[in-house]
Amino acid sequence: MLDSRHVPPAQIRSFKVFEGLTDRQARQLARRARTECVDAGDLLYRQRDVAHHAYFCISGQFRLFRENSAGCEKIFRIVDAGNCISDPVSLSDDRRFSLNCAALRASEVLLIDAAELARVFHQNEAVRTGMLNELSRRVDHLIDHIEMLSMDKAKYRVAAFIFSEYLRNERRIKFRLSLNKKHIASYLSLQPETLSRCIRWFGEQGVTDSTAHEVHVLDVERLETLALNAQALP
Amino acid sequence: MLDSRHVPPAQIRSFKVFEGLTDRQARQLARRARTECVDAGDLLYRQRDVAHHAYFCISGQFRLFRENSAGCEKIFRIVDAGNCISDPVSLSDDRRFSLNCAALRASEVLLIDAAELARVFHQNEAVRTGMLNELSRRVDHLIDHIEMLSMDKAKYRVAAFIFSEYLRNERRIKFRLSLNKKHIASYLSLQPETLSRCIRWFGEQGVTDSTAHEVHVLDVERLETLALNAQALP
DNA sequence: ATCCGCGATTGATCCAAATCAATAAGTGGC
DNA sequence: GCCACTTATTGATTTGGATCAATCGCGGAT
Repeated sequence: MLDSRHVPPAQIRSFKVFEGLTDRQARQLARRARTECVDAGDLLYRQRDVAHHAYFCISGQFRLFRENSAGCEKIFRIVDAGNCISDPVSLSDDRRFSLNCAALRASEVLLIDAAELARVFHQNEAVRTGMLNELSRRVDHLIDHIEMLSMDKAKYRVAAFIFSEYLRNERRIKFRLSLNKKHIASYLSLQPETLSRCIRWFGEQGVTDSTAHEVHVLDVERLETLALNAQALP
Repeated sequence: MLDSRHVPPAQIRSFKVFEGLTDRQARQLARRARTECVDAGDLLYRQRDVAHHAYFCISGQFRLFRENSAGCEKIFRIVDAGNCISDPVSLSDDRRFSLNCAALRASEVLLIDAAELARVFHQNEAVRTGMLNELSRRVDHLIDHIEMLSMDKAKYRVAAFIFSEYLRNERRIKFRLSLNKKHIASYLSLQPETLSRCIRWFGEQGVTDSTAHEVHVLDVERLETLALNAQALP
């Protein structure tokens, strides 16, 4: 954590949940907020730490994860610039983080004081609606993740991931993966070897053509069919 | 859906989120609320239905689930008496359910009008705190579920489930399972055969002694070790 | 440039859970 | 009470992914 700066209210407003803040409220939050720069790999907070702040991603990318008893990690969520990082949109002052958070690359974060946030939550209707919606979206996303893990076939999971990346890139058929393969594997709860083999299989099948970090989708329809798990294996 | 009755405000207050309601607010909610009785197996609502109401379980038990493209279901959550059922603690009027909901046995539900609930959410600090906490708990639970699914070994999952049932029963070493095995298997994303074999294995190992629906925990410590996945297989 | 170390790929093998199949034990309806 | 149907158990077999092992390739450090 180097380089902690003072925060202009406008920066706080740049996050969707805070759009509806009054000038006064934005200034109030800003007074006890700060930004921090972190290097790739830095740990932002740990599971079970008391959540004194809510964290927002100004730039860069983070992974939220847990480690199992064997010491290997499972990624639950990836957060990109412009989004809220911290899991408990914390109100009560003893809430703790459910996940570990680490930077995937050099990043900048905004820290909002938890008690201030709670105050604003009660003061501002737009903010509390926004926070509840954010949490609801979080729930939906987790449900989708569980559904993904419950469909056994690795190829389906990988197809679903590549398809979602394809959508994130406005349906351009050529794009870079937002993560390295090791982390994709963790997110999909697969071993890197299995991921590698699936991607090769897509190549052999003419579904995609992948180089190191570039993916070229050759057969969008087939990819989507596989992603939707419509019994479409060979 | 038979037998729709009028709701006394006290019944609404019996749910934790609504404890803090003023008399006036409770009456206001009650005016547009109703209760309904459903039979075992009845579908309460479907995934993607618009959520006009929030549902609360007065008595009985529900399962929240999705069906995959092959038509077989995955249970995400079980709801017992006294708890909120519906997934989106819905504020915006076009929110939809993320999961299907069906009664596991004859049950009674309380329906709260979504628009009224949104109004109360903004009016009453205790209610909105309660709703946010409920949602946070929901998120934590889903994260735990994902962690459970990510630990590969079936025996660990089953041990974790039995151990959690043991805790639910105030650490009594003899208790009835709250679900039949088919549903437990679905909840754990396992095949019933696999669940059956795991339970038999626990028996052979002297960890538990199980009859049809009764479980008798013989070695609490070993069960807990397995549940925590501490590399404790044979 | 060279070395080091990690990420990625590929191959060979193993193993746990899914699947297929059959039977047994409940459960509810008439 | 008996039949039909669902749930549960057990066995045999298959299979997909994990694991083990080796190599390659690339980026960063020196």
